[in-house]
Amino acid sequence: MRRMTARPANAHQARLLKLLRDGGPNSRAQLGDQVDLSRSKLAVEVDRLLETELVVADGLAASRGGRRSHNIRLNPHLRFLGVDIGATSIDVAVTNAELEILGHINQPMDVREGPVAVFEQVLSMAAKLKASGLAEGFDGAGIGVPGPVRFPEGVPVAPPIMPGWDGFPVREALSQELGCPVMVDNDVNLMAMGEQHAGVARTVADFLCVKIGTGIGCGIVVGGEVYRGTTGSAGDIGHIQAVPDGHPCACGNRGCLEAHFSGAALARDALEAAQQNRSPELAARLENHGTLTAVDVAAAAAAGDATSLDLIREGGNRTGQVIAGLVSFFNPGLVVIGGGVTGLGHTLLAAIRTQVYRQSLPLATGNLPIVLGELGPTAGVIGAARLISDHLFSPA
Amino acid sequence: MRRMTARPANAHQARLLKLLRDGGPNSRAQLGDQVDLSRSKLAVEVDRLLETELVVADGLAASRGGRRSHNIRLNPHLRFLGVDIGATSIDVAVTNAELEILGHINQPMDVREGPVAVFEQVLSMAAKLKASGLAEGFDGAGIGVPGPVRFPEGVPVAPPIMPGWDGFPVREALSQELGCPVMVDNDVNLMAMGEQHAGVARTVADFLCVKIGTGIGCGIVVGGEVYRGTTGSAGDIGHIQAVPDGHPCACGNRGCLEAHFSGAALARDALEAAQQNRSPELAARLENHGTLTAVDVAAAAAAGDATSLDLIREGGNRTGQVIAGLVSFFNPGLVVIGGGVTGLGHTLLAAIRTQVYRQSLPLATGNLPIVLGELGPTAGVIGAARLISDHLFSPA
DNA sequence: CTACTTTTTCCACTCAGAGGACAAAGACGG
DNA sequence: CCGTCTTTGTCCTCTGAGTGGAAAAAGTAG
Repeated sequence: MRRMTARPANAHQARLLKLLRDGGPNSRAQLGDQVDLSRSKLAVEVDRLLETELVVADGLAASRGGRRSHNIRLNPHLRFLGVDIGATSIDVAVTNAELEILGHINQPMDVREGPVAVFEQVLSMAAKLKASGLAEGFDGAGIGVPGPVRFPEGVPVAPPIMPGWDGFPVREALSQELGCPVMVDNDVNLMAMGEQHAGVARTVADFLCVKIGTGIGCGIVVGGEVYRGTTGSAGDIGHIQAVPDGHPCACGNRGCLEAHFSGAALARDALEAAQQNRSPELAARLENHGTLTAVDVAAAAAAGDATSLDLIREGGNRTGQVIAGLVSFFNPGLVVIGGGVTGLGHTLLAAIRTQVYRQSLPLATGNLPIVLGELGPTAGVIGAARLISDHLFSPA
Repeated sequence: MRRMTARPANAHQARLLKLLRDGGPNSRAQLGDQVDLSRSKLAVEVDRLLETELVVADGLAASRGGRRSHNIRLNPHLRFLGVDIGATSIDVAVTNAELEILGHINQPMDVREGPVAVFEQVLSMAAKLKASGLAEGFDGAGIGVPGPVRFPEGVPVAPPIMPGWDGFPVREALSQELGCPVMVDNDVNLMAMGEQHAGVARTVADFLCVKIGTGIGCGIVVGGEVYRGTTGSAGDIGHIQAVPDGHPCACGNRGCLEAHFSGAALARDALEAAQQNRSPELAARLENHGTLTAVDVAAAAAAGDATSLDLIREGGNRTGQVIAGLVSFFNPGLVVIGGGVTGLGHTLLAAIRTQVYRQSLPLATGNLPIVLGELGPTAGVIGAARLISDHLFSPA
């Protein structure tokens, strides 16, 4: 099928496309209620969108008491590809133009194998989704990578955990391979956009989205827009000092948050506890699997293992301390906790909450929800689809 | 004289007013070069502005080789009042529409004497400026207060160091008294706006402005706009934990940055050092003045007093640690250090720089200047004038 | 004084958008 | 089944913002 290459010609059309994306099919009349344009103007713009085939007419709308209206919806053949490259796994999903996930696959892979190997994998996963009949091609793709990105160019810059990716033209290369527009961003920013689009942050303009996975990062949303900082490294909170003279960190300093609590740190501490026989539960799991990960700690904690619970609580406290500082500074309307270790669930959340509510001033915390993300592993790919759709649904 | 009550009628006029404010008198042709409007449209809008008397014709412009053009400038009779209410003193200044300070007076006063007493003082200072012939009246006033403000309403909310101000309708009250529009903001935000308008931050879109005075606060500028947070308390970094289990703080926690370094903390530590005879220099000053303030520490340090230098270095380290965290999180393009204790100058700056450059990641610090504010005590009042002018020079 | 520039004004023309009138299509009561 | 009412969609005219060219005004350079 011929891909849609059209873009909205003006801000009105862009507005309409975003309304249809976020609100699903709508009649002209319903659209008119939302955009403050005269009926004539609206009709003109809708007609032009119909001509570009970005939107299509779609049957009759429910009656509101008078003449029934015809629904307008985004072209149901539009397909976006959402790719979330994590430190240790890759998520790829296909969505329609309303950003609903039509198919989603996950594959373990170490990002340190380098961009070439990773892209091979991504392309084969995309091909698999295509083969299953979900898409005939892609109209756009969003990519998340676990490190800072120079956003306008879509190029990773000095990513600590992605050797070999520095300066690699991710956007350019994937755009070539996929034959469609591509946007690249930090995976944490995409998670924030996902939760904003379809998750807990739908109604909040200013919020933080803390992702605790192999590393720790934080998406910052200001006035509904992701804030990326001067060089694209905003939200890189993993290397804030959490413990004076604490554990050494890969970055060269000591006591970084990431060195004390993250998927990697948790695995390390669990291994130590198992070997020192402080936790029979963990020791048993080590015996079985030959290795320990954050998942084991979560399972052990769920089974009531005191050492594991302590590890989680301790980490939650550290993280909570750092978040408390950020809350004082940024005064967000919401804090979302997400990422791989959310399996640790409410033990973690409780520890974080305790620290934040204790350390930040009442004015900042008075009405501040701190919640777990509600999309889990789909937040990233939804955010990725959102990223490219925001781009494509803006005037050229 | 009749005050100007006109406001720009549309975005074009607002744009022109701001260009004239920031760039001084300009010919129509020069304005045309900057605004991307057709000559005819520009002429129409300028004529309308002339009708409202917001701008006036002002002689001939310098020749650019052809017909000489007439200059347009903001009405030279326009006057803004900038008020900066600090914890222990009040600054009041009069500016013209280009935000140049025409007169500036400072008066010690404790903000804890409450809004009524403080406003009496402010009004008498404003009257004095008027009496000296600098203004016949004010077209607008900006007010900075040392605590969080619900910005749209111009009302302090739960200000820790301003008992009695909570909920006091500052904007409303002063607007009544002065008979002109008033805007209220946190003093730190105004300092940031001042440095942005006329100081070191003129060309930077995203920066932090750390003010170390009686307390510690931080102005946050995102995309050229001050970010105030969900409840107006953004930038309240004085109560971030800097020292685990450190000094008790008035807020009820321990180890807050403000409890370890600020005008008040410095005075406390200096007094202790003097009494314990660790510093002859400080002891002598205590003898002379009967009390010690941050100014004494600065003087002693300048005279080579080792204890004072240590106090400054120690405080700078603490502050630098906190700033390092904020830099990692926010990735600003510039950090400005200002406030009362900038007398401590380069000793302080060096300590802060050391910590930030050591603790934050190279990507965030690589191109990050950390500098002292360049406006000193005028930053606040200039920012106040800027605040109200931004308001008045926007479409009604 | 002449040739050339630049600035400013004037004017005709275009185009986006508003809003009213009217036609189309269904709901609903009799 | 029919007339009335409501909602939706289309058409058409009118307005006002804005553009761009031409010419006048007012200089500079030689």
